[in-house]
Amino acid sequence: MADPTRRAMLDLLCKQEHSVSDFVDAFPSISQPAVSKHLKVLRDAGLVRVQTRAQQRVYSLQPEGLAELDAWIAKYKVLWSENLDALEEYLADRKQKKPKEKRSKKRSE
Amino acid sequence: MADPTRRAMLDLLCKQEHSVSDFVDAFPSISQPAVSKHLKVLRDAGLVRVQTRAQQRVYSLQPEGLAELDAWIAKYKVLWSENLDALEEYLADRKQKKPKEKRSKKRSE
DNA sequence: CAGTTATATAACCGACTTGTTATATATCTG
DNA sequence: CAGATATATAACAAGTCGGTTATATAACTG
Repeated sequence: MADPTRRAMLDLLCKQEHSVSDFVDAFPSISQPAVSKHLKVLRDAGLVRVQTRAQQRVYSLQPEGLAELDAWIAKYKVLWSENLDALEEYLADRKQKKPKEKRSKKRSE
Repeated sequence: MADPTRRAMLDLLCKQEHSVSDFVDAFPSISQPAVSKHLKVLRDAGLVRVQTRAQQRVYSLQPEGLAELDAWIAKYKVLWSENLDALEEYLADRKQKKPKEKRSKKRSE
């Protein structure tokens, strides 16, 4: 899910649903099968769903999967923020500049 | 930088500096060269620095690189949060349940 | 200096990822 | 049903990643 193409696809789907050919047009740098593969990944991840409309497959977002993703990202970013906070504090401290200063922009001040 | 071993290494460095052998001991599941490789990645990323102490190489955190990482993560998480917010709103809207409700925990409410 | 200790690097490997081209499948249409 | 259109899948190639073993390098020590 760190793939930029896939992120862009979800981006597009935020606004409205899209058929595969929409995506093929939107990403001229990659082939149709590549697009289909990305969509398959998103499908398998439960992030999108498909409706059959004539020969077209129309993709739209799938709320449940997105909630999960949301949670995952939240967890992830908390993990990182914790580390980085602790870390910068430690460093600020260590540098003996202003002990106990709680990382206030680390700029000018 | 999503690698769990590397995250754990930074974790350890949050508390105090460590020599390579410290890490080798801390990660018994991987070999010494593997540890050195991870450290090289962190070095190249500017996240840690090394001091030579006798035969040992002592690693500690590098504030500048971490600030960058911090910024990167911040950007990343904003990007995602935006997307997911817009997305869930759109979906909530689309489902015709309660138009314009601004995702209040999507629970009980 | 010879040997030991601590770490880094080289060469290689298997797994996974993202792309490709070629082909199969599904749906509509005359 | 035959053909066209839209999409999916198969088979393959190249790149990256994280690991390995073997070896080189650096610094201390007798």
